[in-house]
Amino acid sequence: MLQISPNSKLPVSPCESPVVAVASPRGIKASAFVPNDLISANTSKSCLVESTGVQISSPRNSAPAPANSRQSGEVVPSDLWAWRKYGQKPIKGSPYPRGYYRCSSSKGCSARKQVERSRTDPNMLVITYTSEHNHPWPTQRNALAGSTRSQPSKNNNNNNSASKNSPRIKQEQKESSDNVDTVSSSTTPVKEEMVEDLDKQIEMEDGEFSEGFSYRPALPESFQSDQDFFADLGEIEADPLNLLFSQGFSGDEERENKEVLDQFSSLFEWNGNNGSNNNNTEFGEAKRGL
DNA sequence: CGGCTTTGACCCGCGC
DNA sequence: GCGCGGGTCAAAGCCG
Repeated sequence: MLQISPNSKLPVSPCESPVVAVASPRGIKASAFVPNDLISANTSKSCLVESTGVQISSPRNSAPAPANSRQSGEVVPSDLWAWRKYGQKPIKGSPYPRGYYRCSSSKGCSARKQVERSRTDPNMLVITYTSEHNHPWPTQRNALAGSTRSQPSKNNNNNNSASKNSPRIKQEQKESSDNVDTVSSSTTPVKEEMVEDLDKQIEMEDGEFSEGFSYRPALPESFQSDQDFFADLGEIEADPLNLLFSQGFSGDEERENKEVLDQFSSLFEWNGNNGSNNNNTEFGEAKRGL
């Protein structure tokens, strides 16, 4: 299902969660569709990531809330790019509005993404990436100036509640005829096979990633090499991701999420020791969210 | 103070 | 040509 367009040149963050860093489609246009109950064989090739806790309302890096993100404080997966919302429109046929985001990591960057909630399943988010980033990964979030409206205190509360009300996200990518890569988010736990497939996919993409652009998240030195990064990702997927996905996030998901995230965090060492402000990293947000 | 979100207005493409 | 729907702009206000 998830296929990276060969013609794609630049990385577009496909997956919107910390794990997102995993595989990224580099399509001119990529979109995410996240069926809730789907995560099945059809999505096995996807970059399926379950992410909870990243607030939509969080200033940057956050996906938009279907509606009134601020008030709703919904959770959405976030990628490593910095996104700035520039518009929102109600979509005909869908009770949920579509949010329009532009990459704020770099001034001239034309990368954009649209985030909307699936009309069929409110728990699913459809993320569509358009255009390309004309700059490398923001190695440090704080490089993106700006405030972190990520309401530390206020949002922490929201994050907790968010885990209940907001959609969990898995992401998959697929290619369409017009260079649209899709990333989906969903609530369903990921199956192992998917992770395996994802590994394969990553291998396939590895070459692409190494050329020109470094599609990499703000991670510690150990991840400075694309190859190392993805190699490590494989391990990560086999471990934390499985944990994440297998946990299911139901019931006492808050605590579980924390635990899982802690493990995940330790893997990446992203929680506080990478020299950058956590508030300025997607990972940081994701972690906070969880 | 700078950057972000919100939101109404405007613009543009498409179908009839 | 007109209406509709989607995408973008830009002013206002919020937040750290």
